[in-house]
Amino acid sequence: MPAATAVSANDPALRLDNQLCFALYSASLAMTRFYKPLLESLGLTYPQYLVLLVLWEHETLTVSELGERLTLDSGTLTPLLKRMEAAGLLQRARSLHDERRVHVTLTAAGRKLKLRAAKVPACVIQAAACPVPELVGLTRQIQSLRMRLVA
Amino acid sequence: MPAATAVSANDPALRLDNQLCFALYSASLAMTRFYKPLLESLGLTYPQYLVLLVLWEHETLTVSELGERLTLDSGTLTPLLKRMEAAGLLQRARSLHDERRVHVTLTAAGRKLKLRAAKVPACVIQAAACPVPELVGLTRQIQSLRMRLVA
DNA sequence: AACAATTAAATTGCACACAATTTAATTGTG
DNA sequence: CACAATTAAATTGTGTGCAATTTAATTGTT
Repeated sequence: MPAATAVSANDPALRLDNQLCFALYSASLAMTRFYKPLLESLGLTYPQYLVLLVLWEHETLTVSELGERLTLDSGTLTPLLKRMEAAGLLQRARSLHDERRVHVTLTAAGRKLKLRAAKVPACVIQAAACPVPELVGLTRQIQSLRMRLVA
Repeated sequence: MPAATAVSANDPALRLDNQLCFALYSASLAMTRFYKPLLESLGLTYPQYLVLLVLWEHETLTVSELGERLTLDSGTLTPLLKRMEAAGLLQRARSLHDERRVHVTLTAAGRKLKLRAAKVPACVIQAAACPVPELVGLTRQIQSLRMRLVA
């Protein structure tokens, strides 16, 4: 008989399919893969699309504010934003009041992309093959989990 | 009055907080961040931990089988497995029957890590601050969503 | 006003993810 | 058996994520 601290040969607590973390990880990768062809036609990567979702709501934000919204830091955002600036989707400019800050602002081209992106969410809903209220409920549950994890 | 195809200034369908994709993305990042300090003490990155979860169940698998299980390809796995081999956690060896295949096998050290990793899942459950049956339910829902996305 | 402490981005270096290609081995077909 | 087609890993190149550090600007304290 094994000691109380021993790990059984097939401890259910360590089985991949029982891991909430892996469910999230693999579903997030699957979601990114699902978006890829849709976003490719817009010339966007998935994180770039997320940046635009934020800017379509706010128009102008600092790098920090954007990072807070997306839970990403400047190490990730700076190069990403530079690529988006090079693509003509946004502009980066030092704040006049506080030159430590960099304001990120949508260009007309970046704003315009919203029209084409508007068709994307329906594709996801269709693929999810599930009533919208259920998707909303799942979204809220996952958001709630995330908040408890970072608390 | 805007045309039927116009996107309203604040189209709820494009709001970041309504995106299931972003809920998954940010929750998965949060989960990875939560695991990081726990896995650091085991000398593992998060994807390396996932590889071990699979190998603790199977002991030996080919790179493809591992990739199928984790939904990762050889482009991701090959360098990752090389690092784990260098760390002494596993061995990579060409199959004798089919030299295209590479068998990945747990070493004694890799097997032994399971004992220390056994404490990890309880930390997640505690952080999730939620009855286990609910966590199981959420895990199943997310798994089910992933399967519909890749169908 | 001087200057240490703090803050915001950027930079550097490492580890994924993944598309596209390459290399090498096996299989299927005539 | 020959040889095209297929398969399995590895490789190459790009784009994230993130820790740690650096640079530059601002704030707080005296």
